[in-house]
Amino acid sequence: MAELAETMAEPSPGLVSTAIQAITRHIRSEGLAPGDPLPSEAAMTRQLNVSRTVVREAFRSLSAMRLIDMSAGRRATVAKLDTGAMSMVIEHGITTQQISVHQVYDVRRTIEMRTVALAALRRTEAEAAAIAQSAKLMRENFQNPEIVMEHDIAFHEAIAAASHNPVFSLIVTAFSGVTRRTWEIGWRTRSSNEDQLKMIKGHEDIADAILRGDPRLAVEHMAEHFDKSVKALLDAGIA
Amino acid sequence: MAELAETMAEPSPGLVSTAIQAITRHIRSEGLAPGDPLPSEAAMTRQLNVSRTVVREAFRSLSAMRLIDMSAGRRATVAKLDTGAMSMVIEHGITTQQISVHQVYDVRRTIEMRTVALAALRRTEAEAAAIAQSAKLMRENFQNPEIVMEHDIAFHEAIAAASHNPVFSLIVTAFSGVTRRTWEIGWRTRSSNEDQLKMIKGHEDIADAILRGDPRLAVEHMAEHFDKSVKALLDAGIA
DNA sequence: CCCTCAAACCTGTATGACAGGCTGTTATTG
DNA sequence: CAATAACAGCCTGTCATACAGGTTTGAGGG
Repeated sequence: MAELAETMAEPSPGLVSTAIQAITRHIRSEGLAPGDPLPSEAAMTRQLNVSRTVVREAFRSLSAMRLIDMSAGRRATVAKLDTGAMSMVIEHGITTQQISVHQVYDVRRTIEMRTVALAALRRTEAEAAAIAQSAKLMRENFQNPEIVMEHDIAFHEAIAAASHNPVFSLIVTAFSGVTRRTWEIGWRTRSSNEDQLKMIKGHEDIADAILRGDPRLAVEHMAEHFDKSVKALLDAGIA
Repeated sequence: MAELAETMAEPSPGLVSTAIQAITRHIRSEGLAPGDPLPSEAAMTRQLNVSRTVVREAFRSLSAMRLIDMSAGRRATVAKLDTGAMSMVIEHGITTQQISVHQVYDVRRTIEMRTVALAALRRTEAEAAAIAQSAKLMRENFQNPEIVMEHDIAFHEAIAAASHNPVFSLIVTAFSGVTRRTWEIGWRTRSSNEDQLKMIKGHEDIADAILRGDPRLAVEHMAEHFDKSVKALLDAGIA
């Protein structure tokens, strides 16, 4: 068996890629669920007939993508869905200037127009309350930009969660890092307190529409919110 | 300096995470672009004052996320934007049943309603031709499901590319793996050749609307296409 | 039956070694 | 002098070994 895998290996990819595939295949073929343990490194080493170095690099790679969880002394376990890898990819695209903040905002707008509608239709009472709470905390701390930002991010992530589609949550959360980098600019561009409070009012309107279960109104407010945000960024010279 | 980094390290995260951060920080602080070389493992080893084992696992992790490219003999280089990591995350979510195919399709629909509109507005002549070509190849090979599928995937990716927003391309491409897994089911569900050809006609209509630069019509056809595809999957019992 | 604790297992990191790929430089040859 | 071939040096890929420290488990004692 070991030899079979060895002879079947493609020319270039290297042993580590093979090991990664073996592990993911194991997860699938065994039907593992989040929290379930994977084979130990030693077991994998024997099974694949490669050194522990190779196996470790494979495990570590999957851990970096947050497909598995590793911690000292314990065996690796299958991980819950996590946005870690996606965030890294987006961040990488931004820092290497392969994608622009503006492009990210266009995607966010597209997605959040949908999440907000779904949230209005599917939200539980608790979710509606959490969304409204984030908006409320934005207002209460409006003189402290950093805190407002964190509640803003929580607000959008809460809406995505209320859409009851984890894929939306995944993507929205992956963009939060970009928001953290650009938020201050957008905030300062709203020069007056009045503008800033108006922006917070926009969030409250969205929360309200979701609470009332009115998707059309929610989408309308969300669109307005994004249009203003993008305009603020453009005014500040962010491409 | 080395000691400074050592004393500043957080308690648990481990040296590898620190090394990963150091590398990404290096990319950012040096303003590296895709193709630019990174420091050698030996250099990183000295700079961070850790073993080569740790540095290698860090490099390998970034390589797994496709943030850098590695190959024997050469130093690692900054990678072009790639969908590898995202695909893995989505696949992982599906195989561990944390997300459903239906949920992925809802996200795809949301995104592609936008990409198709942008494509109609922004496509170059070459892009419009490529999109139409994929549709044409679907028809020409309609008796061979696998080939039709590949052209179907290429069709949707071409539209995303024509949106001129790489983030959309990234996401759409990340979903292609899911499509490969479910496509056959949707195809077989369209029991008659007539249904299958109708579905291909839908693609041609989309391509046509894009060629004519009519976003409204393009969106309309895309919506119809997705609604039918989702219905086919539902009929087949895919949650 | 419960508590304690040590042995067994597991991961995290370090070190040294060697094979093989890549590159630039040098020496050879026409 | 120019083209080319050989080489040396650097780099990554893989392996073997060792040890520190965390986790689990079960045996033994109370």
